[in-house]
Amino acid sequence: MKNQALILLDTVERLGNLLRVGLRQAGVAQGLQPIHLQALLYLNEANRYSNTPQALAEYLGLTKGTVSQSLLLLARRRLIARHADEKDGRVVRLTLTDKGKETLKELGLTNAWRDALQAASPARLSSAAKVLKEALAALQAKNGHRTFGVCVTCRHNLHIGPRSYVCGLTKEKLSSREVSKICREHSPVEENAV
Amino acid sequence: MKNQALILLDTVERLGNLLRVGLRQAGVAQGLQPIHLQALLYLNEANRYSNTPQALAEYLGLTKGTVSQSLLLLARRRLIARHADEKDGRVVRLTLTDKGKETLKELGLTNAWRDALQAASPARLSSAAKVLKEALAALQAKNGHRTFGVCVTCRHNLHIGPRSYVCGLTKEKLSSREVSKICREHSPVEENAV
DNA sequence: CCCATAAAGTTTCGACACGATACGTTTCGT
DNA sequence: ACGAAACGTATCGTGTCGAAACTTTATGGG
Repeated sequence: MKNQALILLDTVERLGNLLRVGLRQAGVAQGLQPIHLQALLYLNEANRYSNTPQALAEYLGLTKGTVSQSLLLLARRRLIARHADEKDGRVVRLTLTDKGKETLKELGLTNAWRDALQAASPARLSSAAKVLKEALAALQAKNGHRTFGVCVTCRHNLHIGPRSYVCGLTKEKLSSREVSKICREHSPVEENAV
Repeated sequence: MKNQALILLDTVERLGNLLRVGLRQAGVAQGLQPIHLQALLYLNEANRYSNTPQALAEYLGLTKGTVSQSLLLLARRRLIARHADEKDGRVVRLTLTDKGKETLKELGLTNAWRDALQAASPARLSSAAKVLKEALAALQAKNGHRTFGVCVTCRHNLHIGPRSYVCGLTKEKLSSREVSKICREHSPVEENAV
């Protein structure tokens, strides 16, 4: 009997491949590579601390030079906009243009997946997601990668009142919309129970 | 509250990315790209109906021309061997050389994953794998992709005696070792229960 | 204040993936 | 025997990717 962990690994790898192929096919109409779509998806979810080339490079696991090239292409196509940061002249802020947001919406990347899991109960999905999140966190910790979670699950996030949040790291107020976005400085809260 | 299916999708995508980055880092020492390692892994598990460039292309979701280039590189490095098929002069049979098998073994690609899931119970792993397999099958069916399963789970496989198998498609006998390998012609048995 | 150091981004280079297309060979159906 | 189909290869253009050199801006001592 084969190890259960290896069976799961195999399935995740094949799903990852299939999703990647799906991204490729989805992007071919616009002349976009999988990495371009992943960048757009990230920037669509990144909060104001995390919308920089460097953060994107860390998220994707690529070097900053490589990412710089892809961003060049996206800017040429007017899918993203680059602005210099006001406080720090070294950093560049990346935002999706309206065209970029529209492109993402048109692609409808999640439809196939939603259909594929239509039959499964929420409880089973939630259970599966939990197992995979553990694996993800363990792999990220082992490789020294950032976790890139949302503020809601971050130990820096302080809930100081009804719909009022403050990031303990930057001491800045966060809107209730912003705390559900992805942050580069995310550090998961400790889980005591297993 | 966000849809459970979308949370799972996000986790699978990020895991897929991480595994891909891991493949890249593992292969950099030998000057191999992720796709090369995936090809080696596939050929290591493919049965005698499925060790061809065309089957590999379908498995990876790439065109045959692209795969042909990667195989050229692998053959140059003496990691695979190519033989003309005896019966059909059009097809090329691909096998791992000893050097190819050794390379795979040295990389130890599954160790990190095994460690990451060390804490999870087999029952939870099995449950998660089941959900993902359903998603995989649904996506493959929708896109007209082959399933590339092992003969044991194939409706063509006939168990005609103790450790004695026959493939109903080719009418050939299969060894008990062979029925646990990946086949291009795999077609899953019908599941009545949902 | 000055200078070393670090950090964020860009640029350039070489190797290679990838799709599209054209092409050659072999097999199969009629 | 002949055309269609299948398998594989070769070529071309675009773009990814890491490595390394470089620019600009910030930071931290003396």
